[in-house]
Amino acid sequence: MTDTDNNSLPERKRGSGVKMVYAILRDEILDLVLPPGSPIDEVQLAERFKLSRTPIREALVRLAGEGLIDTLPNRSTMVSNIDFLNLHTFFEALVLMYRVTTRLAAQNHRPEDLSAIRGFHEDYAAAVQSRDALAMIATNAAFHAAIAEAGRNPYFTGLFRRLLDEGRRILRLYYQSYEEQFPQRFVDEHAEIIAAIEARDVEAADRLGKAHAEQIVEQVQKLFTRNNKLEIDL
Amino acid sequence: MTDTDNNSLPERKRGSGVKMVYAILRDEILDLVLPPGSPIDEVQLAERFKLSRTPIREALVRLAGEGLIDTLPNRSTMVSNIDFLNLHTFFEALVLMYRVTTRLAAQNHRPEDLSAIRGFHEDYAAAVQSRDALAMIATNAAFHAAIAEAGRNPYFTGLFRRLLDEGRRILRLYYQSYEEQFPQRFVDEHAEIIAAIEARDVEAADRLGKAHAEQIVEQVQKLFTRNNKLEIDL
DNA sequence: TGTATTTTTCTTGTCGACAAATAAAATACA
DNA sequence: TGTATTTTATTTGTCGACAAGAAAAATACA
Repeated sequence: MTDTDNNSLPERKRGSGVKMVYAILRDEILDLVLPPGSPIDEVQLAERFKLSRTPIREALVRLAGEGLIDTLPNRSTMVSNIDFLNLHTFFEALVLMYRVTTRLAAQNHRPEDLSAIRGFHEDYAAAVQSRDALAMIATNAAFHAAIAEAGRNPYFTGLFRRLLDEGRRILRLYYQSYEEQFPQRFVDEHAEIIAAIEARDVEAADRLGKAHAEQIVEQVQKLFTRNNKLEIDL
Repeated sequence: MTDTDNNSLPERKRGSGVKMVYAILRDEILDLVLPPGSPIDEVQLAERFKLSRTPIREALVRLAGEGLIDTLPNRSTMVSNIDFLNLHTFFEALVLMYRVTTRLAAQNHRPEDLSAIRGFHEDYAAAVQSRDALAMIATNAAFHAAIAEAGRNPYFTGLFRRLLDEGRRILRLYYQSYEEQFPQRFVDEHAEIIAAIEARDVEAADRLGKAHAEQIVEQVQKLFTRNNKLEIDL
């Protein structure tokens, strides 16, 4: 965990350091390369990225702002835990944002939005075909983020992106233990959603978005209860 | 603007500097002491707070994370502008969050929440009585934030707080040019909302929250169009 | 006089070092 | 041997300084 990618170019532009550290750390957290509770050591990161502690620190402040890491004053910093006890609040917010963003996309999308959405739709279908669970997680999130962007409400897309990030962590946690997969059904639902958006059928988009979200939540909850049962059985 | 409060104690605890700078700057931005577009100079702030640039910088990174300031790479930093062209997206999100948080409060509140809510309700009524517009803005936001907390969904409360902050800026902008006031009607509506929450009447809470939000949005919009007309007339 | 190029100025981004705060280790004492 | 106290070690928070980038000013040139 100490020396994974030291082969990065020693030539870096001024100001790119923070962004790079932020992006890499963010991905490692969301992909559970850094699992919840992992200690974050500034000095270690400074050595790894060959930077001083200052830009590392700035990246950490940003991550803390998004709730991805927790900082104990004067003491350690660690990757924030997933609050399993309050998962229902996460699902609650997720379902509503699925609904709202799909509805707004039907209302406000422009032609160019649809091609972006269709692109991610195809990526997702390909991931399902090849049974690549991690690709499914990523492309599904990208698909819905694109729909949210087409809805053109930055307040909603902001919250939704955060929820999708957190979902990426939760799903990854699950899929690393069990080789489950999203069913073909989700691909079909995505196609229906696209059709509703294109037809500017606001009510249908709302309904489909809600149903789709509830499907996903239900599946995740099913997987989790099974997961917990197995853990208890050990 | 250079030497407003230099009379702060020279004794500061380690780590309190960032929080202090963050809190003060945040308030100054939301109260329009620092209007949109104001340049933010790190060196100047460092002198003002008698700190080095490092903690100032950390506070600024946080503020940027919340969208309160905009940073041009390698160049200036300034208080973020209010996007008047897309105010409707703001109102859209605000109304939905009013609804959702009020609904959830009716569902999930605990006895101790109600006393907090009632406290802010009385503060608001007092502000209306004394025709103190700025106090109305602040206490109204606090009232609804308390309701959101009672709803116990951190994702919603997070977004809602940001919206209330932005609303504080918008209203302040308005109320500094015209001595308008929130009508007594809002006090009554607040009382109705409290009653619905206490009775755990979820549907009524939802309906009242929505209606209340729309009232506020309508009033603000009315004020703005009048404002704009006057400006055009000049 | 107007435009292109160089120089200067000013602000930011990064660095290495030091001091405070806390935890861990070591010592004293019963 | 077990607890309280001191000492050491480790990590964070802050500092002052320096260099890179970009705008503004100054200069050269037509």
